Amino acid sequence: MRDLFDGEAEPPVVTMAAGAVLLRGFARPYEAELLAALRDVLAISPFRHMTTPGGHVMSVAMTNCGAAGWLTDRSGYRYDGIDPKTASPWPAMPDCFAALARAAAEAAGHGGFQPDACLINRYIPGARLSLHQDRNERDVAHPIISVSLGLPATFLFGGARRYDRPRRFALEHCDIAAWGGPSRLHFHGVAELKDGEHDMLGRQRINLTFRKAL
DNA sequence: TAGTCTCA
DNA sequence: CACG
Repeated sequence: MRDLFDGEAEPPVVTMAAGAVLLRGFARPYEAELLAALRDVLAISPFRHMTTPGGHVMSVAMTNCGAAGWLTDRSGYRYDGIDPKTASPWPAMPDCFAALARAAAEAAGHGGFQPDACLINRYIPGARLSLHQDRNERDVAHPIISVSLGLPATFLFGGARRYDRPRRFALEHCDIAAWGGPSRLHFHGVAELKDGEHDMLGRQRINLTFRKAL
């Protein structure tokens, strides 16, 4: 008796922690739709480098779609329905974004997920996201779904306390990380992006992070 | 409350 | 030099 994924092949589902999994290649069937929808979103609310409350400009460029968008500036971290750059609502969440997030959450054991916020992060080589918790959402009972596109990256997934040493996971184009339940508030981040060239996206990595913020 | 920051 |  041999299963499909023995030998050299890697399993499609990797456990990172209790309630946290990596779904390898899960977004592949949505790839073309996702990229087309992303272009439309960026035409309305383009990427910009936000400033942290401490006054540092983030190396990762961000934008959002959906009813709520995550922001940081001198006055703090928060969700807002209005893009401060355009003074208009964030673009609507494309149907294929919501459908993918829902399917991934289901596959990860978090059924009934209905995201109202999608934070879109662009990493160019050298960009990173230091260890942090996602804790600006009203109800932390909802999971976080994170879709990787473009250049590969190293995901750092730690524990409930900042000083819990993070484990490192390779994230590739169309991989999805999903966490909730006991690991919902775990510290996580992305190591400095190494240089490279992706066939479809060039010298960048784009991450879609779905949340139910409201 | 500080905080997804930087540097040693 | 890369990494933690």
